[in-house]
Amino acid sequence: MAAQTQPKQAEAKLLVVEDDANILELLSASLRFAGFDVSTATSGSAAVSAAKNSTPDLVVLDVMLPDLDGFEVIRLMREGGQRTPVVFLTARDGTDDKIRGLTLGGDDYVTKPFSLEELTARIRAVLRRTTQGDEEPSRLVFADLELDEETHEVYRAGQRVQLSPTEFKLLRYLMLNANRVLSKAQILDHVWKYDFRGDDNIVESYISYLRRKVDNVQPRLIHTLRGVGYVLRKPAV
Amino acid sequence: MAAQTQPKQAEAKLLVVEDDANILELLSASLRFAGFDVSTATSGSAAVSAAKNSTPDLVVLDVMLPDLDGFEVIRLMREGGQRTPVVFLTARDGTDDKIRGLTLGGDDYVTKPFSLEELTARIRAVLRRTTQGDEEPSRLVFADLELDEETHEVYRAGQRVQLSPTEFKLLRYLMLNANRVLSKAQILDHVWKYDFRGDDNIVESYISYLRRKVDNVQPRLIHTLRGVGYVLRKPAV
DNA sequence: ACGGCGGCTGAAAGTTTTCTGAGAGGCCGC
DNA sequence: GCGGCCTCTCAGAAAACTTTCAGCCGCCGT
Repeated sequence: MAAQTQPKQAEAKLLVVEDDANILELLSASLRFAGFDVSTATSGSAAVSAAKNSTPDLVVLDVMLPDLDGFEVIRLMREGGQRTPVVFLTARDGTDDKIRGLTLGGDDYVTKPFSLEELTARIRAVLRRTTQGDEEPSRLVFADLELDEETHEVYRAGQRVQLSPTEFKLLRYLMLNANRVLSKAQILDHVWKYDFRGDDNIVESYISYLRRKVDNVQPRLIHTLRGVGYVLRKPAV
Repeated sequence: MAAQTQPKQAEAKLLVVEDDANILELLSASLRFAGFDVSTATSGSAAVSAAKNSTPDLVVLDVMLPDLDGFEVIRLMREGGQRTPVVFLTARDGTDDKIRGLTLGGDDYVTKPFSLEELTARIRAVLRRTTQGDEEPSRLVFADLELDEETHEVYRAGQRVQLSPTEFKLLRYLMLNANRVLSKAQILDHVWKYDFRGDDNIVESYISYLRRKVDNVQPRLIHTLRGVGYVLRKPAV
């Protein structure tokens, strides 16, 4: 789906390490769909040997694993001389001592429960930072709409627009999927945390907020397809 | 990340000597990420031969090592004719006689536990002093904000401002990463000592102090990105 | 033209995040 | 040992954001 919009990073090899089968399935399916080359492991030791064999470009790693914990996994991987960047998945309570220092080597972390947009945004950001050479742009552009993933700045027709976190995530998702029709269910699945149990109306609300903030000038870019979903596109000729 | 902001020193070769695996990992990851070319050793003898082979521009050296102590290492290195500058890592009790006089030869030391900003600032300072030719500026400037790393003087709009040590470190970190969004976790990881176990609120407190002291005039430079972090930047156009 | 469904949006309630004043405790210099 | 600065914590207030709800509107099919 997002494959076309992530030209270089799309083919990046990810190793996803997570012992919860549901979450692993969720992650590998959607990351594959996003164009990544995904392999998986469900334990720390499996992860270490998988990393040795497949030399992933980035590891998505649950810190809580049945055997080794995530920090051990990284230690072992790096002892072998690998410098693979990591996005850690951690429990909500940031009081875990070891979480300190996670952002140091260009790595990052995402707390559970997360939204898929959040996770893929972090993955993109870390790959951007750690991939030398070909500079991935952090700026999404569609028509006269611009969104900078690093600085969180959004412009419409050159004007700076302030967005709340959810508005920002929703707009990024629409832009990454420009010209593709997205159902409310899809949007909910990607932009909201995976444990969200509210209904579709919240998507309508946020589309409404976004329209007010970034789609209040001609030409209109956010379109409703009644009974189907929403799409970001330039008006028909 | 900080790579772009350390143009010349960035490529400097460092040899990091430290026997504690956790701290070594912490150091090598973040110094590499800061753009240094890092090699490591975990014992004094290994350090001596590593220094012979790789001729680093600077050595980061734990004084307390399993075999030789740091001073021995340096003595052996220098017997071989090398005049590599050193930043020592020492235990808290600065009463150790040998530490006296360390700063005489252009070297310096940092006591454990340290913050990464503290260490990288010392490394920058020593490199600045010992690298002839291309003068690294010790003065950071952003808009009408100026910070001198050597004299610890800070000016906003030409006015001298007094900052406490932590305020100074925080501001320097923000300035070194101007226009880059920094999460509270990142700030904590870089500005606070690695054994700090408090929570994010302390970052908010210090941002508040800084705002009062250096950001109480227009235009505001320290901005909050709700749910994301802080950024030092000039207001939107 | 009518009724019904889907969508839009204002408003209110609920929640989270950030800001900041106050104060405890530690360290340092005198 | 005292006073002053500094760091860190706590808690309340303020602000921002999220979610829900309900009424309205307009499209669509009959």
